[in-house]
Amino acid sequence: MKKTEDFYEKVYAVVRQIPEGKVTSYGAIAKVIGAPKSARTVGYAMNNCLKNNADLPAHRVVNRNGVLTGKHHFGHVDQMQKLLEAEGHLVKDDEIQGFKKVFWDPYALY
DNA sequence: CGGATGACGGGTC
DNA sequence: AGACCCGCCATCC
Repeated sequence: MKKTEDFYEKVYAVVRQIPEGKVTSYGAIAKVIGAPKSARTVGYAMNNCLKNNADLPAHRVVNRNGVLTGKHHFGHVDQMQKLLEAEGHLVKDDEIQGFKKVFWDPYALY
């Protein structure tokens, strides 16, 4: 499935570009890689990256509300939040405070 | 092959 | 603001 691999590759490529201290959303990534309606699949790709042992700053990727929807996939439910706080973010109730301010639009690459 | 699932998003009420 | 529903797409059963 070259198509699928290409999809994952693009997702990983974008995630790797996320600057430290910034975050983005699954939907934004999906849009940039040419699959604006596949945000859900982006999340699936991220889940797949776990077993791929890909070294991605996945904690910088949240949903459109700035909520840490995927924190349960970081081993410990507080791991994602800790990583974000370590980068200067303020996470309250699984939600990144000032999400819009720290949001990084991957479209900036183009 | 049909239905269910999920780290989502947008729209509606 | 919050709950709800529907569409998307890869994968699993």
